[in-house]
Amino acid sequence: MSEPEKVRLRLAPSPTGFLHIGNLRTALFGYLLAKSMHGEFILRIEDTDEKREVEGAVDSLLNVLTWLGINFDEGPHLGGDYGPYIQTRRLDIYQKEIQTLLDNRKAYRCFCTPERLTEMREEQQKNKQAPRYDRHCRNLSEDEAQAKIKAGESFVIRQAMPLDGVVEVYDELRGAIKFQAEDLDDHVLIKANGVPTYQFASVVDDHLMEISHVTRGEEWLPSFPKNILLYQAFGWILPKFIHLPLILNKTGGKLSKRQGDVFVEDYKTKGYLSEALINFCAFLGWHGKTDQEIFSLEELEKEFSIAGMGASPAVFDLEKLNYLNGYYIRQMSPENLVDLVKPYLTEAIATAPFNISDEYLTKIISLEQERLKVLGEITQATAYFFVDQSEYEAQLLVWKKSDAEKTKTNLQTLADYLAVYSGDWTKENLESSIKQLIADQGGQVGDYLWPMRVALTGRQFSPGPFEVAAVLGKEITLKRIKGAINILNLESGS
RNA sequence: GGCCUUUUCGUCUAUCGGUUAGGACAUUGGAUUCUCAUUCCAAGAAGACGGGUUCGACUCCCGUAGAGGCUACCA
Repeated sequence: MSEPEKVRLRLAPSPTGFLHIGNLRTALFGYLLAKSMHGEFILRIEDTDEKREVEGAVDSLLNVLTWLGINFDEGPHLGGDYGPYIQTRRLDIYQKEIQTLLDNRKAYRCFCTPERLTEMREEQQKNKQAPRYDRHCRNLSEDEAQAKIKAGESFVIRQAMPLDGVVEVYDELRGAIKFQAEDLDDHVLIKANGVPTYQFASVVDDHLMEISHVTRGEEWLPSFPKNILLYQAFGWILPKFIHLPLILNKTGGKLSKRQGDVFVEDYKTKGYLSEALINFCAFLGWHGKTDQEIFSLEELEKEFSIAGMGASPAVFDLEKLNYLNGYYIRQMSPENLVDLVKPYLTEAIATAPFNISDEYLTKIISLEQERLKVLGEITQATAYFFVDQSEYEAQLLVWKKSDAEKTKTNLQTLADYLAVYSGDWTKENLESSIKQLIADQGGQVGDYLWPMRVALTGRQFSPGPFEVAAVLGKEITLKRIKGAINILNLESGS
């Protein structure tokens, strides 16, 4: 009787700080796997280490994931049939479950003091042995243990590993992995304060919450056999395990704060789009069946699969993220882009010497759209649209194949022409008539357009002169061209 | 040190024993062009190494090397 298995995956973060790029990938893959199999995605908070807990971490995690479009079906904020979803609220559950293990001798109380343990480890290291618990308390009888408890001795509960044999585990990405039982440490399941360790709590919760596919980082591979042994000690059915490969930095090392931005929040504030981040992270260890590399979240929810995942670590390549971000910015409608970009211009708008209309804003943002890699660049890129006259070196006005004298005359010709220009002040009209003017003058196009553009923008790189002039309007355009002539006059005069 | 994972262009990757080893980013060159960007075209660029298995290996096996992870009463 093989009824279709319920698919349930979970994200189980520790509330120890902001969402890291690595965590995002874990979250994304879990979410996509769940959705692609029409399953549920659950949030469970693993807060069994009070020392490392950071206040507000859960809220900020939820904020970022919501922004990215990664949503849960159950969790501490939503409730559900498998709660509580915060481990420190489940302590009675762990106490109850550990008793089973104690009863069938798969776990035992250890009364060794931390001092003895460190001493033991130092000794082992000195003798070039693998540091491991020496199982000093493993054979304590129940009576002996009870006596020590009565005497007020504190204890932890350790998992009793098999003394010999092979433990074979199965990872969906790597296949079978064999471990020698004798290499396994009797690690701590319940700490002296009665709180479980990750190793115990996650197994118990994954089982009780009926998780079908456990996704977690590759760093858990070494403790994988211990987890499997725990399932077996309980007689529980194993979920599928998917250990996600790590994400490395440019130099092949661990992603860290020193190498640049690792927090998703940082990317968000710089102006990376959730679409780009999602698309980018999805390809860190996954590939679709075709050569398609642009995927929306919705498409990924359909296409994602374990079969497309790899097992080797991936390097985080900012260049590719930038490309994708630019790509998604270019795809965006002007209205949407304005909404997203406005926060980066609030100061410019507030300090501008004239009123900035929404129409004007939309126009200048559209001009920069194809140049933007991250939204935050808009502030610098459009600065000249928010001032009366932009500042620049006189030399910048001179085209590479020209000189100051010619530049001055050409600008004057343009100024004279535009002053009496009577056509519609649009990009198209300006372009055709000014190009005609240049042809009539018999000059080189660049000798007119370069200085005109610099006069209007004050920048080495910018959109073209006609489109900028069209947005700026006749009055300001003329003012800036005349201003440029002035600057050249001052230069030659001094 | 021990254990585990991993290894195709600079980067992300495709290939599920037989391909001129494909795509994308990046790079270089070109077209468009006043600049930058966009767009388009083109080029260069890879199976870590050594053994097997096989008619045939990037693909399977073994070894070596590199890289990474774990080795806590942290996750």
